[in-house]
Amino acid sequence: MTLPPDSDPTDCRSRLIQAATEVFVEEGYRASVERVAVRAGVARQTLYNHFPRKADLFGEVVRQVTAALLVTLGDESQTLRERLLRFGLAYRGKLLSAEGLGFFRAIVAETVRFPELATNFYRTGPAQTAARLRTILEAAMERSELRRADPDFATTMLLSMLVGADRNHYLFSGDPSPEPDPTLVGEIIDCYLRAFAPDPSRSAPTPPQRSTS
Amino acid sequence: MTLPPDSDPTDCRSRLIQAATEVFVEEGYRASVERVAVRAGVARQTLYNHFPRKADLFGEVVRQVTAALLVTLGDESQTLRERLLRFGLAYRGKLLSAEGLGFFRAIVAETVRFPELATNFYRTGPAQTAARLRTILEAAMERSELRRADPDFATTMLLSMLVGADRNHYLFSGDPSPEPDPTLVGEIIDCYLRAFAPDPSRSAPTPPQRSTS
DNA sequence: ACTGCGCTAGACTGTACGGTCCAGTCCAAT
DNA sequence: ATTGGACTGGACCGTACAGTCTAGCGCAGT
Repeated sequence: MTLPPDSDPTDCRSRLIQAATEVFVEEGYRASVERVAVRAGVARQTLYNHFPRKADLFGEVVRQVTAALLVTLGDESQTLRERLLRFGLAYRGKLLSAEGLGFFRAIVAETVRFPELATNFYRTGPAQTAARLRTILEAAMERSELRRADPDFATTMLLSMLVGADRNHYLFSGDPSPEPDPTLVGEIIDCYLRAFAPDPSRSAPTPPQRSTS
Repeated sequence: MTLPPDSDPTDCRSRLIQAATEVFVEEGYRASVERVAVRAGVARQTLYNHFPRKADLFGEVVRQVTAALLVTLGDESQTLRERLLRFGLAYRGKLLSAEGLGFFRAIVAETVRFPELATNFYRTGPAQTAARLRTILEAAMERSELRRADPDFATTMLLSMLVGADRNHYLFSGDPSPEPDPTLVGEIIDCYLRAFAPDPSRSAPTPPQRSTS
């Protein structure tokens, strides 16, 4: 995850957050406060000095990791395909990493107990990423590089294609996190670009071919 | 969820499984044994008569719900599009239902504690659904109704497009489960069919355009 | 009527853990 | 040297919960 260097890691508080991140990612929120303190090399009381409640610590971890998981979109001076490719690679890299998956598990598990934390995570995390991607796709539609379509739909499709079922796989199968695979991402992006290629005939898109034809 | 009617619901064991399903879906595995027993209208000891360990009960619930979540593919006498449409509707319906989401949360949360349960779930659940879908897509490729492509890739893409990012949304946002939306599923399927439309030029499929070539 | 089995109700044990308290140490600033 | 704030280490409390035990009840089948 490599938290942003808020300050030197000898700082007690950041050591705690770092340790908590690791522990929560590995074991989820069920991990005991004790383990976090030990991992941080700090007395339990010290932890409580900084975070009165365990939930506060978790909240801070979620805040920071969410920020760290945000994917930046490259600069304008690139092909659409190039931009999407870089984006897709970073996106998959973060979400399918061991840390990304562990964090996902942790926060999914606590959706029931901390509903507002979950919605807040969603707003500042996935929704944020989606919004950024959306503007790119909208612009591309404007330039007729993509077919005109509901931008939200177009965004959802791309994000889904990038991690959807694969996340499931790595979440459950026990297989280790995949190495970044530019070829695969390239195929996904090409697939997406075919689906959203500008409509040549500007008429009904691919009339549903009756099987008996 | 509506478990398969193994026997009359007055049967103690099935009442327990039913109750456990509801409780685990709502609160996850953290829900106390006590709550399950109460919900089933049964003494706690009775529960332990049937399931020596809490984990056994959970395992049985996972087994049954996994089976209930499997999506059947319609008969052969349909257009590819029709089959995919029906499939997609059922698939989304099950996975995005309140029960589907709750179950997903519960099992994701326990991936760390019960790794072999998770892999087993994956094998008999999602992987199974994927395998079924795959045969359909392969056949369609054979008939040149779909472009030739790696069948696993083609399967992953469709499954991803059907629930990928939406699951995320409903998992975290707190919005209630969506009503089945045939229009949306239709759009997804059309999108997919465009992406995998048979290659008209029948040459190298979208040669990976080297920028400087 | 008797026996056995499954269910009940509730007491009980052991453990894990969140959170508190406190006495003492270390260190930096004055 | 003193003082104050942060950290330590460990005792301590309350609670929640899995799992056990037991005494008793109700209802089959004989």
